[in-house]
Amino acid sequence: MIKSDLLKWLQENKIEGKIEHPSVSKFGDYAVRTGKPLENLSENSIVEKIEFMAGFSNIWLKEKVLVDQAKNILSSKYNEELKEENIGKKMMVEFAHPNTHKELHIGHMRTLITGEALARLFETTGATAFRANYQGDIGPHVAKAIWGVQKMLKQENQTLTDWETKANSEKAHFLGKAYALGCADYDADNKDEIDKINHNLYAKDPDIMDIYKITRKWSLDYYNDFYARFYTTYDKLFFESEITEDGKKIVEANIGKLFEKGDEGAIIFDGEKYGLHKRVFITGAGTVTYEGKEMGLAYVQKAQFEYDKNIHVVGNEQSGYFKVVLKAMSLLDPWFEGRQYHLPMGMVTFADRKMSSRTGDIVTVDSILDETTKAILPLLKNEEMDKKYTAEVITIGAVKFSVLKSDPTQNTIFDVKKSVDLNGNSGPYLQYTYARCQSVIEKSQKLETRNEKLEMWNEEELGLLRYFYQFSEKIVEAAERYNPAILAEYLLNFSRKYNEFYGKCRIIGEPEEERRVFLTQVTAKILKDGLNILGIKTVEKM
RNA sequence: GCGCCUAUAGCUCAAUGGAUAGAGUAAUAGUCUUCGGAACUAUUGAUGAGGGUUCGAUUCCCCCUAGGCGCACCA
Repeated sequence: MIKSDLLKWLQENKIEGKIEHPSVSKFGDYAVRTGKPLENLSENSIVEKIEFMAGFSNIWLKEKVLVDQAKNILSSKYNEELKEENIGKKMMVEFAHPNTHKELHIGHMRTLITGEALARLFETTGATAFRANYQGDIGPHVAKAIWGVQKMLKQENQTLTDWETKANSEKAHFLGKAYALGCADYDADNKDEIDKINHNLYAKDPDIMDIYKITRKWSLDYYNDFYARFYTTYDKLFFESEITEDGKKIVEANIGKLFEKGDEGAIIFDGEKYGLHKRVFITGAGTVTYEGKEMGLAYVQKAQFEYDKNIHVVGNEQSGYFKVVLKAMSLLDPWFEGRQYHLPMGMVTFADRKMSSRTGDIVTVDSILDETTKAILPLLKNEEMDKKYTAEVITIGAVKFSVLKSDPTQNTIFDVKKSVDLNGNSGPYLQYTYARCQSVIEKSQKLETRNEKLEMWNEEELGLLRYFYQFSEKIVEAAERYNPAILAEYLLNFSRKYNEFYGKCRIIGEPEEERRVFLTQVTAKILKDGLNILGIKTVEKM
């Protein structure tokens, strides 16, 4: 990358200080706060000139360098350079983790979209990414849902078989309603009966296993549709029910060492010794809590993939939980020390309502996607047969981008009406710019090539050239900071730059046609690759 | 009560201690027989309050206010 070359050169000349992009382009491509003018610099093949002003040494790159960088992008050579950043690293990304027997809501969608983008960022920079999903398929929430299902079937005089042929989303919605009913009944008067279902689930009571297995599969089928729509394929689905015993054994084996007996026979980890708080790992009744299960999960995951880093993409309300559990994990086995990272995802709240899966009052992912598609369809110019595919690509692009354009750790307010912008700071704006580039490229190919030299650029053309080489830098930065928004933001600014250029400079039929088509090709390449890293597809026409 | 997080334009979001705090959206005014108007141009508009550190603070520290989230047998 250009930045590393520059950095190396500055070091050779013993110049200290951070290198940055100036806030305004008239101050050059890079700037270093040197305090005084630079003197006696060695020869350099990439720097055109250096000017000192207001404490900054402003650095301009040679045009040839800018053009070479653009060519690197077009030929995908930049990709090889990027791979050297994290070469050989193994990154586990654990994300989405919806519990079975519940409907998906916007929070799941946010972590799914973010986790997938992170995995792609790691892969682009040379790491191996392992996509993991940890799903709660056992416990009180399942018992409540099963209670609800039984009650609703009885009321409607139906059996599970009657539901078998229905669509996955309908079954999921049915489970969502059943769960809400179970919650209401639990709070009302049926606590003991629902607790008994929970107990029987752990005991694998044959009477309940049928309905459990069938409804569990409904959930998983529904989730698979959802993952596929968002272009995510997991390397491994981990299930709570499968690691419960492991967790229990590990915790019990370490009583007196790491864990201790607390009140009422519970096995706890005393985080207070480390400035944290106490948490229960096995309850007084002998059931393993989420904390205890996490110990089992840790080893199962390690056995699957010996990661350098495991990024837990999980809501920020779990920050306290993770601090304690990750501490316990590193004390249990030093191997885990420094390898576990909780990325605290911001909460999604609503402008106009409270959302709760307990009451069944949720905005489902399906409804958001449907609404978006409805807004997009009338705008499409495609042939009828391509419309469905195009509408889907743009729907997913719009929803994904609206999530990815802001810092994942920040809370956001979600307004269903305004959520999906189709212009301005939006996925469709980027997809539109790409389609526009394709249209220009297609038109120009009908003309003869003029072999025009790539020099003597005008202001608008240079403005674009100065954006191209930053693409790689932004990818690296986004991967390092676990923040896809850095890349998303760049793509937006860059797209605006291209559209500005497009508005001011005609391309087809002008003397500068060849080089302007070249700029258009590079732009298209950056948009396609950049969006792909974010997990968003492009279409040639829309 | 203790702890963590947040507060930037009417709204949704940016800004590794540095140059004139940037975008989108909304509003207003334009571009318009178009190389794709899902676009472009222009105008209006902001750092919650008060201290401190610093040559320099949206950024770091203290305090206050407002909001969100956690804090032992749920996941």
